[in-house]
Amino acid sequence: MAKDRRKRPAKVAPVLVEPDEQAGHHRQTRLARQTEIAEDYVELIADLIDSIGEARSADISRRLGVTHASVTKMVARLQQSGLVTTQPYRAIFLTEEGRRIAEESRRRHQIVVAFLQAIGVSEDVARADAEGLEHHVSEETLAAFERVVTERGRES
Amino acid sequence: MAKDRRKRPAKVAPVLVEPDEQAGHHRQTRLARQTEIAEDYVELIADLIDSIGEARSADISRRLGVTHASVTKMVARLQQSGLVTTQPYRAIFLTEEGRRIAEESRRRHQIVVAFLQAIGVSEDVARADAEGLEHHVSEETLAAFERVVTERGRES
DNA sequence: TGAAATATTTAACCTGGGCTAACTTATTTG
DNA sequence: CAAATAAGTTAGCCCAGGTTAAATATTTCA
Repeated sequence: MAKDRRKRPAKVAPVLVEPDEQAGHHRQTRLARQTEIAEDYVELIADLIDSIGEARSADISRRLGVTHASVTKMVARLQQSGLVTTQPYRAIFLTEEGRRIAEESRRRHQIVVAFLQAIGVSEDVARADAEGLEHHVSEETLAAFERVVTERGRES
Repeated sequence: MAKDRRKRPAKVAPVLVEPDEQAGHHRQTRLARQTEIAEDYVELIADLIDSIGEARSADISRRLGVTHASVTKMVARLQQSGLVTTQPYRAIFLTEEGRRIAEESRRRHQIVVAFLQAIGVSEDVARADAEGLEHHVSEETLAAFERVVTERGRES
């Protein structure tokens, strides 16, 4: 396949924004990536506590699809950050702060799932996508999602 | 096989799905997280080539807000994976595969931005959020986004 | 009660994606 | 055309989040 020696226009227009703006967006995205894993754990811990009464690392590892060892390590980090408390071989509890973050995540998660379903995405895919999307949605966008949900809810 | 010992109802409905299903979703999300950085680079490289004629690492580092050194390392990895080609101290080119991935990312990106704006999100926030969202949107969801864009476009 | 089954932790390792500091190559310009 | 400046690379470091394998603790129940 010979290379074109000349640039041809893209099929789809490339949208180059200002460098600083773009850098800002990426920094923001990188930041989100840093916290999203912790949020996933915390959210799940809250769900486990609220539905089966306690969060054991075996359940976490089963539900996240990672090994026990990974859970132990992550839980230690969460404890470092003051989001959970736990003692060796015992269940895991949320601190105030952890609970706060869990509720916040849950809220986002639910809005995203409801929203996706409102625009016609199937339940299973909605749940799968929400897992990835929820950490990257700003408050403004979340508000727009909510608007759509109530609109569509009303008209049906 | 020990049954779940359910204890008490939740304050806020925690939505616990089947463990396997949840694990699957998380695995999927982790997979997406693994590729998204590479996609960001590749997409930007394509944008630079298509708009200013070439992709130099200085531009990349400026626009992603990371250091030169990080760019060099990442570009080396991209070359390993067969997405770009480059020689020391020269510009960076996309391989066929790299170009394919870039176009694909661009497509998603644009749909997401258009979609967010269609539901009333401001331009700047739409662009910022798209950066994070685009990597976690399934084809099904993307199709739903497109539907919303055309609907809203028509009715205005 | 104590041995088997289950749950948890520890240790050693790997990879990705950042960083800084020091160095080399290319480009610009007085 | 040499020196200054800009661009790119290399080396060594860090941290997060995974992995396996082996050690240790807790529970269960015959």
